[in-house]
Amino acid sequence: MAVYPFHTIEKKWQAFWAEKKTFRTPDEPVADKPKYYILDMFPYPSGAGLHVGHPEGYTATDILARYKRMKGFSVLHPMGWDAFGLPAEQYALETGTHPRVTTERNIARFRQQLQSLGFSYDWEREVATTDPDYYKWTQWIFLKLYERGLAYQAEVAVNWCPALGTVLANEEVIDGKSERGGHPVIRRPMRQWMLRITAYAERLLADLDSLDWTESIKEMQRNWIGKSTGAEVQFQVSGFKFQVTVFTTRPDTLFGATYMVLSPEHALVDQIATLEQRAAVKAYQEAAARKSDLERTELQKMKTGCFTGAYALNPVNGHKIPIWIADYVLASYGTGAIMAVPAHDERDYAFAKMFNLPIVEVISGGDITKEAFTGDGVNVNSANAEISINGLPTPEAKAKITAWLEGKGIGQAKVNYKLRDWLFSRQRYWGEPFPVIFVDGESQPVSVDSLPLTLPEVETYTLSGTGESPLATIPSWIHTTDPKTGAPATRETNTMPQWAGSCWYYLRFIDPKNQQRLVDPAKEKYWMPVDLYVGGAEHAVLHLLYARFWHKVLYDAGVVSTKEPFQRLVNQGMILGEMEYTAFYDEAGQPVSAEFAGEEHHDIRTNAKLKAERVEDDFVEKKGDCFVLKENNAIRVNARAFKMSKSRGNVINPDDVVRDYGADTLRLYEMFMGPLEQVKPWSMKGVEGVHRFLNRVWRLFMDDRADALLPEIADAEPTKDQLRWLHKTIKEVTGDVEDLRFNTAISTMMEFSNECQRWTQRPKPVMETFVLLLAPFAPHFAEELWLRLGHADTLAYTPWPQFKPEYLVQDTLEVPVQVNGKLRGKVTVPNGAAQEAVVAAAQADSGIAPHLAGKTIRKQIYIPGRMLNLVVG
RNA sequence: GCCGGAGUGGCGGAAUGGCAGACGCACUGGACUCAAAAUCCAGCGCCCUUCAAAGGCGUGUGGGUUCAACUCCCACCUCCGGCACCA
Repeated sequence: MAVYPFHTIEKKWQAFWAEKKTFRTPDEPVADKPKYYILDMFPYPSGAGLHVGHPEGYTATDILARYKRMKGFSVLHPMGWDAFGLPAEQYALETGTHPRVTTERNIARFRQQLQSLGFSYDWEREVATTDPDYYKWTQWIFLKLYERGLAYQAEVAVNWCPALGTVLANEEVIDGKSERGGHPVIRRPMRQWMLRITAYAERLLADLDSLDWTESIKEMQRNWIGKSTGAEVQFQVSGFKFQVTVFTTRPDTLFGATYMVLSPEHALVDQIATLEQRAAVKAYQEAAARKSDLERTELQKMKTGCFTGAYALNPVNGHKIPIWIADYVLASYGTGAIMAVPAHDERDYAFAKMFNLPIVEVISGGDITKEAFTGDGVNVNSANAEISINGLPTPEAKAKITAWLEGKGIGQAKVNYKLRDWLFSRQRYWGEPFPVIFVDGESQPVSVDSLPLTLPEVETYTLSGTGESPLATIPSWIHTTDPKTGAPATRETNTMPQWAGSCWYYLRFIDPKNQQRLVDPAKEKYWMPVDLYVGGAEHAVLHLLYARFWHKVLYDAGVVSTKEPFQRLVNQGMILGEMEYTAFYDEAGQPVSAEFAGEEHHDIRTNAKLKAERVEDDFVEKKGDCFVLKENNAIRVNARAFKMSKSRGNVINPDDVVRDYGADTLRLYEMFMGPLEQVKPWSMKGVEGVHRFLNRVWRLFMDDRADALLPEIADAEPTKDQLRWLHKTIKEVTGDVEDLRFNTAISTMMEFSNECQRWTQRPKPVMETFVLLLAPFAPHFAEELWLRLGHADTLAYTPWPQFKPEYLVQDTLEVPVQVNGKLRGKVTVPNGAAQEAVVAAAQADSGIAPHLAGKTIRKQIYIPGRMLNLVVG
């Protein structure tokens, strides 16, 4: 089936590029050239090798990188490895193989696979986060954080996963289970390193506005940071000298606060609990501590709590209100305590109903006998001897009461963020060691000169079992001395999380071999920021937020010159497996229509177990909105494409595609599937389609029997029509590439080739220009044709074709004619014809005239050259 | 529940408010062939009628704005992604 020899061609050009260092970006910036830094999210080199999802983003960036080079830009397009991480360590545990060995093997495989796809990376800039020359600077950045008071230790309740033997970040816990492996996670206090990302919350939020990212990603980050504006209010505890401070976004509802709730972990609980209540309080606290996050979520609907026996005084009306503890109040947000306004907060409402607490309306506009009214409204029941906010709309009531509280010294305006400090240590071996030692239990940084602090060799990767890292089992690692005093010291046994290395790799690519500095300032100034960053949406929040945080710290430390690292961000959509049709059968083997099949494959009517079976598309047809079995079209089947997974057996291996169709076909197909950012199903038939396209293009040039250029490729003068086609193609492909609309760029080139096929003379200049347009998409293929057309050198730096509008001008135009908004025909008129002439032509047209017969033209709308609409009546 | 995105042929998808369905796949017919594959040519939203021409209906649903709506506005439905007791 193969016509053009893609195997030979692809190998040959990959070798050529490597040998000639075609894509080497000079170490020193080229001052007079505009720069373009185009970056892929570097992969974790897993043992499974490359997956068809990887080349999607990589092809997109490669096309743009090649295009920009032809446009005269100095392009930085590097690749590296996010190589620390759990799987290699897990594998070490099982087999005793050093994670470094596994990692190196996996990297070699990934590199070879990426190279087989013809990506134009500058491989001399390759970095791996596991390389001591690299993590030296990760540790250096940690010391910067430490110096600035942004790294600290805390005894925190962490997500402890017994199965993985490690602590996980909140973000790595999904529904109370570990994101990796789905093991249960419980809460347990432990000494941990924390990074004070919260100190940067406001800047991380505000600077989003300056970024050219999709609104949805920015919104996700905004939600994650979760800024809310309100007030802190102090409540005097009745019979004690101290107050409890709460945070509220609705200080205007203060008159409606009928009780208070502290989180079970709140520091004052033990002091205020009365004797009678003490045992109950203690029991509740213990129960809450035992609850995993999963249990907390499951019980979300059911509010629980316990009265402390203590009372507080509502500062605006002096009412004595009970103080409760309940786990619906989180210790880690705000002050860990709330004033409860059941009339105007759904959670407080549910709690008040549950425990029979008073509900007092202070905002009119709802019906509090039925449900909480949480919207804005007008205050009622909200006055004391000194102040009244009655009759005020919500925003004004908030301002007035906050000012009053401030004046009395019992409250002030306050901003809070959902964002928490970043839990930055893992109890693992395969990560960056912390460059700190402990002398008399006090942490102190190691000197910068002593970096990198390298990982020691270990006998066993078995976890310590105490929750500490395997490093804790190596006495030679733990015991050291303070270089300043010679006093005995111990080392940190935790390591950094995988996020650390990926927080700053884009900087190292700029100056990957620099031994003196993280990055040379002049080079940094030239290349930063990253102009385009492409990767999966799964990193929408965490990686991007962490990297932005480190970048801002480095900005404050004078290491980088930009406030933000990634100017433009695009997320490629996931590639799903092929579309699958699934039919359901009961125990007796009788087909059951898909609408009766519930989740877990049970009949939702009888709860009987069903068997799901895949059906070939030939046995399925469409009926209305659904697909049904052809043999019995009362039986619906499910039609869906699923995420690729080993267990489902629908994984496509890029190596196989490269073997059967070539890298250029794979690249072209991945781009042709649909818009880059969209989720889309794989189709092997689609791969064949683009492969056919390449074969057709090959035959536009080559006589494949003679292995020579066709005689049709001539040094002839192009016709007007040929130039029009060419320049239309240049215009559209250029615009599409600029906007990353690769799918439509490819269809435009397909249209050109379809047209071209009809030409008996294919003027060489026209055909050469077309090869250049195709080059970023199918680089090996284009290089080979370029060579066959008589060019000695690579086309990688040949100027991108220029579109000339004058070639698009046509002598005659076909203008669609509508009558009352309905298309009735088309008329052909000279280009630039006056409206009257077009109308006259329409009236004369045999197809259109009947629709005008006997009617008066009341209105004419003519969009020159595009449309004529005649309104008649 | 809240936030974001998307609903267009059998399928993937295309259309600065101006010819809906480009391009590709699948399918149908034809050419080439002893035959098949490959390739080339033609057709291909639905409905009615038909030798044909012509016509009607069509972009999730219902309204609206406009000479003209896949595109703009309002309401709703479905699917996907994220967040989820954050006071």
